[in-house]
Amino acid sequence: MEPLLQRLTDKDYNLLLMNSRKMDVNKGETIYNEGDMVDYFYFIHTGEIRLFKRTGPNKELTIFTRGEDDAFGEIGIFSGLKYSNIADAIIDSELYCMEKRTLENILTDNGGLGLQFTRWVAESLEASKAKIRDYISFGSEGAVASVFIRYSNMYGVVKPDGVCITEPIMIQDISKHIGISRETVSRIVNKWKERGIIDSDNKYYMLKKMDYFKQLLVCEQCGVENCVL
Amino acid sequence: MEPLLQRLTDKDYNLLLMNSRKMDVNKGETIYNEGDMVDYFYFIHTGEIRLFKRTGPNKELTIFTRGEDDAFGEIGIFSGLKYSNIADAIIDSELYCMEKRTLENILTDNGGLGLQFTRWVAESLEASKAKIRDYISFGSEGAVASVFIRYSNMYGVVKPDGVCITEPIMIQDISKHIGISRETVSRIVNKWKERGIIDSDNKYYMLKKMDYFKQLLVCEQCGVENCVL
DNA sequence: AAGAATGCGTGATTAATATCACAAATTACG
DNA sequence: CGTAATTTGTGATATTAATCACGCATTCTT
Repeated sequence: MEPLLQRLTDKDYNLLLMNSRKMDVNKGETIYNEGDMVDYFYFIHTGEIRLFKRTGPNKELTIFTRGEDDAFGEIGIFSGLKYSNIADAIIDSELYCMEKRTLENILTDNGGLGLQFTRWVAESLEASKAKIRDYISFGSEGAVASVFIRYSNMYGVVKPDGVCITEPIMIQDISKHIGISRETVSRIVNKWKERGIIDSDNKYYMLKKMDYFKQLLVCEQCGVENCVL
Repeated sequence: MEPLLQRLTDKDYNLLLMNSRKMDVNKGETIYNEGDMVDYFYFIHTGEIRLFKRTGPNKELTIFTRGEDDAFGEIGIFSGLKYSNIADAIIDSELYCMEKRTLENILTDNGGLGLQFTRWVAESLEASKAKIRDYISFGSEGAVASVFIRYSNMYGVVKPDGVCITEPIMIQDISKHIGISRETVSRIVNKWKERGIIDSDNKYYMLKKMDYFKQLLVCEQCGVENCVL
């Protein structure tokens, strides 16, 4: 999925940034909380933001992470009065924030730009619906496989012996995406390593048998084009 | 969640319908299949459409159902080249379909209308993300509870002794939303009946202890405003 | 470079769900 | 209406996954 800002013409890009306020956040800082009133939409100039929900003490569910040239806050700005996720900076980030009213005015005056926003949100919706399918329908092995496939679609580089994921992945991260215990994820991943389905240099994984994953998740029947986290 | 067409001014409403083609479909008919090329966006004048995915032989996952004055096809029109769900008419329905190109032109020329589309999609996205939370984080009892809460938000009428759901619900339908076996859903629902948490006159359910559900799903901490199926 | 903090692996045990196999209940329809 | 088709309930059993309890490995910090 293409980051929002990369979809825009220079003119639209500048229009948005000119009407926003620069804002620096440090690693670990919270930009907004679940239940907060919606004031702003955020563009990410540099950095990485994690959107998640708390589902219990010490239990979180990752909704998505967004990076450079992307944006967040659409679940909120466009869908109600309160944010329904928590937004935390994973690394030091430089954001531009735009007031809700301002964004609405800009989009009302500029249908072409608005259409890009709609597409961007609709692609997230497609990905979200496909995640439900994967996480729910094929047991925990399927859920973990789904996360790997999605990582590979986002950060994968095809090499002679498989697809290499260029971002580090922690077992815990995976479990926060799919709501499965860390231990179970660990066991599944290690079983795959033994069987030569994946390989890893510490946190960097290589998927050696994509077919195994695709069969597990019945991918041939699936028409999803935005298969990302 | 308000149906798309009810959000529009008369002018916009007419603009859309004037540029669409009327189309009747019978109960059980398929409007499009997963993997089909995207040609049209559909408005529902009357009827009810179910969007779903096949996840195996005799195994389906319901994505959502949409009814009168609503629309479908946004996952497709706005998100790629192919539909990634199957659309079936649950009852005889009268639709209006609009070519992809036409819709894009209308939205480009009419930012205010486009903003309504973005909101409509973003609300679905919020609901979808919240579903993942509910279905994944609180076991199968939580998943079933989530479906009941969502039904009650869509079709619930508050009565002195609880919330009455005005649409018939089959155990099987529930299991197709959450990917849990029919038998398990049946056992959970019957346990609740014994304990007086819900009551049913056949397929018509009354939720007598909403608090039980809300506690199960940690609803107080949840800022979701579009908690629907 | 040492100690603290965080993340991971793994066995044993318990708990939750799926599956299978029917019987009973309900609904559809000719 | 009465029969067929669909939907549901339920016990028994098999699987799957969570939990608990640690020790080991890795990474941060100073």
